[in-house]
Amino acid sequence: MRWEELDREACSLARTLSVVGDRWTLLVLRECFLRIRRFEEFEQRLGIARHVLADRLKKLTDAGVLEKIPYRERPRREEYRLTEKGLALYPAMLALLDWGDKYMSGKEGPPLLRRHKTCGHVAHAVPSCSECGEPLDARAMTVEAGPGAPADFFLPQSPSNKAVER
Amino acid sequence: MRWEELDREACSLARTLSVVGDRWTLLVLRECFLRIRRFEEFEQRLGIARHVLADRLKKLTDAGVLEKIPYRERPRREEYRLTEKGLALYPAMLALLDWGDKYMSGKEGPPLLRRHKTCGHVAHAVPSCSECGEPLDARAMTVEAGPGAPADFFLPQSPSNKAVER
DNA sequence: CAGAATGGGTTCCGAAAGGGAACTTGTCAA
DNA sequence: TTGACAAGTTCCCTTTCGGAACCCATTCTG
Repeated sequence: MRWEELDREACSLARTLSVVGDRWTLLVLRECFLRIRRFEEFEQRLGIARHVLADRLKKLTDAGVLEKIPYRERPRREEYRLTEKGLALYPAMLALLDWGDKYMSGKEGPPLLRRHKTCGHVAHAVPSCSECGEPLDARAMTVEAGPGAPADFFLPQSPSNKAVER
Repeated sequence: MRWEELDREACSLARTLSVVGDRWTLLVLRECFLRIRRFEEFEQRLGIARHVLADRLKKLTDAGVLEKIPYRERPRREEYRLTEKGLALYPAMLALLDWGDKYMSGKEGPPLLRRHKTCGHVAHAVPSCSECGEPLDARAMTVEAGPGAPADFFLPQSPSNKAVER
């Protein structure tokens, strides 16, 4: 499989990775969630090569995750902001952060804590069912063909079908 | 920033990406969640170059996300299985999948649906607060220095601090 | 018993992507 | 007129990747 073919795979994970599956892209998006918006700021904070940054910003913009908003004319300057599609990556960010907090922090503990304003507690995210509200775990999920499944699609025949993908 | 330095950043997202931030790694893990365990199966299903696959499996094993379990002696054969640390990536997988379902499916809809056995509904994951149970969104979160924060650590001074990282 | 098959790699090559630094372009301020 | 600013673009060299071939211990097939 070549990388440009990823978005044509019948798999939502592969399609997502075709947009954000790059080494730098999620770090750029981290900065976006921190309200970093301008080329030079991204570069200084990340230490990314400028042409790589330009490439990632363009790809994210083309994908509709960021949009370029002019903040000054003459000379025209534009900044990058998360679109609704980009903001919708927040749950994925949170899940990756929580995993890092739990498994990649040394004995000192996580570098940053997130506090839920609504209840006032330091919190992490629990994925819960959009329908019944109960916490979800891998074993409680089954997969089935969706409306966009290819015609020749077969589900893997695992005894307890906990599949995550396609 | 060079890639090998990522895991030393004071940022749980960067640390997570040092393990799973690679193009192929999350696709390998997708297969793991589908109970794919053997070298040849990974290769055939993913179309990944063999030495890249060998490298990723080794890195994931070194990171404690997968473990090698012998399934036959003489000749010794081993397969790769998710550890508890690996299974804990399920919420992140779900979040990425749900995003792909919503934003990367064509008009036909998502290729696969996930059904929650417990309640019987086709569902997606909602990140909810581990403390109060309410759904979390970016605007309801603030960040603060954690126990593992570096001594020179300053929080960005954003008016409404919705930060996601560090 | 010879030869092919199996499973899990390693090696080699040319192509693509990345790191780092210098250069470009349009505008304004000193 | 020179310099600074902001956002790129270009160039060169190193690293990584895709693809194919090769390796090796064991076991199956004829």
